Amino acid sequence: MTEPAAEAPAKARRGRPPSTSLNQALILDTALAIVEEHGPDALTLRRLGTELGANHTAVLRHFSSKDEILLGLAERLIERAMDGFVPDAHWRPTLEALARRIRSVCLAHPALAALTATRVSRRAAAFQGADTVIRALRVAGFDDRDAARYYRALVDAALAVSSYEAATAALENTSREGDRLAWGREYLAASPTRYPDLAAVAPYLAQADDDDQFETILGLILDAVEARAKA
Amino acid sequence: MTEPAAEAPAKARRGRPPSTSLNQALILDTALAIVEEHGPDALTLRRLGTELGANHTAVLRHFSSKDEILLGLAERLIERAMDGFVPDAHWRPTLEALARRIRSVCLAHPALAALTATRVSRRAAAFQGADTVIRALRVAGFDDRDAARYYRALVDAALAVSSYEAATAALENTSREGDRLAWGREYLAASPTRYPDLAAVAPYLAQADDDDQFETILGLILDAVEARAKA
DNA sequence: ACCTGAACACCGTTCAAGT
DNA sequence: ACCTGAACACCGTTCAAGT
Repeated sequence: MTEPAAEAPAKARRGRPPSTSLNQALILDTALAIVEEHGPDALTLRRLGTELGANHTAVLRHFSSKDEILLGLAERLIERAMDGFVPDAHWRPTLEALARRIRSVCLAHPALAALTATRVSRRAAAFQGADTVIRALRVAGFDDRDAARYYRALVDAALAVSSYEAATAALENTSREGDRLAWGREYLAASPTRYPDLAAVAPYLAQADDDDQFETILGLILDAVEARAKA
Repeated sequence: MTEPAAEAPAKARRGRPPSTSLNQALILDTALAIVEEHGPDALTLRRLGTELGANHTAVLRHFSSKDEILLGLAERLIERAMDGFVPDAHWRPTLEALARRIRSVCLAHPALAALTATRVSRRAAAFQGADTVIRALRVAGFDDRDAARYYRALVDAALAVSSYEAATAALENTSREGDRLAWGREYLAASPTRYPDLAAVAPYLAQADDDDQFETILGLILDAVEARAKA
């Protein structure tokens, strides 16, 4: 049953797969599939092992901890957001498109976004996006100091609002109390004598939709940036 | 040793504490202390039991699940943010003060904010804040529809950015990799040929501070709201 | 009415042992 | 070099039993 051991590490062992079974890319693919299909709480090392057909501790040979896997997933989130992006000729549409891309990725993978959004800014893949935003702001007429300042404000706001929305969406899918419509109903039931202004506009609160809301925030911020650029 | 049992539930049993040992307020106090001292991961039912001098399952007689405890903590977060708040005579300072209060509470209790921010909007305690914001917007001249729209945008943005900031802060305290300064360093090390605009403003990125950044975002949003109010 | 204690079905991580 | 299997020190929740 014993086979002759190769003395030197054979350079091209016929039929030998490049990596025997597990590797980082495969693990991240599988982790992503689990999170998207069964929610963030389903991402456990044991489940990852089962899904990969391996022992649940084998994964720790390729990532030093579960947290490292999360950072790997965060990197994928940025890559997807930036994938194939081409800046517009004008600065404002460029910034709008980037903000919408961040949000799209977060909404497409809410559980992943909720899990990793705060880790995104540290990753190298974010450099490309940072460079694009900063160029747009310099083109708009801001000096280096202000370009840095507004870059941080814009990315932070886009990421914060997107991941907040994603976290809420992920909550609803994960937990059983999926009644986000109650939001509108509760506000409609608020006492008109104690909260007169709230009661007056309550019907409009219920019908506001998330897309409109994101566009409202984005529009407000970019309006102000544009006004300051002109001054 | 046996004492005579009261036949009827005595209305004023001398020396009898109102609730024998555990109650919701005491449990939330203890939970809050644990989160603030040892981080969000330390909040377990077992630890809660130990700290209360009770069995770890006793808590479930007062809250139906751990999630209900989290909702209770979220309610406290709002109460603290609104505590003693008096609206200003003018609408813009009122909105600024409220946004800064939300952020202050999140920064004062980052672990709690990271844990509960997405649950806040559902709670009844938020009604007072909602009413105040909406009144300010109506005073500014918006009709009911726009008041509702901008209320949602403002509160969402303030809560999202504050909890994002808090989540980052909580991460740093909890995990050992507390090198948020690496942020500036990594950007300084970015390739100037591949990322020329990023490299040009990198020195300013490193020195931007969180307070300035929040004020920048707040200022941008309120500038735009004010401009639209005048139109 | 409230609490205990045991049990259940899980976690992430470590480490000696295999091949 | 990579994977396994057992072990360790934890989780939240349920439920019969106590008082």
